[in-house]
Amino acid sequence: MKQPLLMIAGTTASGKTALGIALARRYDGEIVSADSMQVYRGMEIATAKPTVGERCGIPHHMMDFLPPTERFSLADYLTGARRAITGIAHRGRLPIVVGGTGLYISALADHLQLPEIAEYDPALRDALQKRYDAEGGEVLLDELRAIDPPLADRLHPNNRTRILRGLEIYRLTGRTMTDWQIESRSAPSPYRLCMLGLTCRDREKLYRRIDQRVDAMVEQGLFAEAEAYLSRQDMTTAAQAIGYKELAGYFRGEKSREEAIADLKRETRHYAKRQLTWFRRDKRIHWLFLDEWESFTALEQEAAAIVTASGIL
RNA sequence: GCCUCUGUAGCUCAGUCGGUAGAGCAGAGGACUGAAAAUCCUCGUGUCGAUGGUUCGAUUCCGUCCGGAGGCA
Repeated sequence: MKQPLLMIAGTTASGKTALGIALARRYDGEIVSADSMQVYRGMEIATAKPTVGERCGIPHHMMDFLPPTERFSLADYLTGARRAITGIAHRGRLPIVVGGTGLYISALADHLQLPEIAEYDPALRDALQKRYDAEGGEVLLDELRAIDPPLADRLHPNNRTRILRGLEIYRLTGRTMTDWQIESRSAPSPYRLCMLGLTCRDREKLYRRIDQRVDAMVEQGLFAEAEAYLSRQDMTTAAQAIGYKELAGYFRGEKSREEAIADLKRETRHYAKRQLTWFRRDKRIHWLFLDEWESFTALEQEAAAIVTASGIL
């Protein structure tokens, strides 16, 4: 018997969080965040984490549990999110996955199986990075081509991250990325899925919402939060968060406050665009355009209608 | 008022010793399996300020006008 699973994907600043909470109240659900940065404790403003008040008593999982000094990866996410989903189902409630990290959403929806032995090895990665920088992408890509031609054919020599991961996974496991990718899709999905997607039909409107949200973050004290995090040298995955690195130049005296805010807005818009590219190719997603509804209530009712029609409940 | 510089893609600017032009940014599209808020790829026609002149041909040279910046008075 498959488990019902509702997923809400979409671009940043599109109201995923609010819709998730509304649907959780309607269907007696709990939220499972799918966001690579909301997992970190203390990063509140930049990640637009809902406050305790905004959560309306709905339990939120995969959020706010990890110190920013810890690395976090897709594998960690899948382990934690699946455990949370199972727990929610045992309680007889509806798990609602809400988030903008496309890779996490897809991996859950497709029920990917990852090899347990392919853990991150700092020494190996460091060595590969040094070689890439010294010998160049073409050399390393040729090396990858010798062991995993289908992967190499899809990669550009400039794509250091992916080339190195391809080499790394072979060294760690003795099998190629292509092999693992085939195997990752071997398990049948345990879910009855309904996927919703949230964005604006009009790109300009989405960008305006992003600008407004960044302004609101600044009012809430984003600069102070950023300054506290930028001063520490011990962050790994968390250091990638949009909202801190864009302001670094301001604290170093290299740009004005206004320039830093403008940079942050621009980076957030770029991020939204990448999210759209990711989610648009998933044809399972039922899109909701928030600029086509006169009120949040109307949008939420339409979302509920889609959930009902999907028959997962 | 005079002198100098300047006006080229949404923005910042290259450039054409005369044969209708190209970078960065912005923007658009795409890829994506253990860093994914990361990483990477593709896409550049615009009255070359306006108008006369020279020329086979002017965005390029010359004149005038209009806009902008600076200097001298």
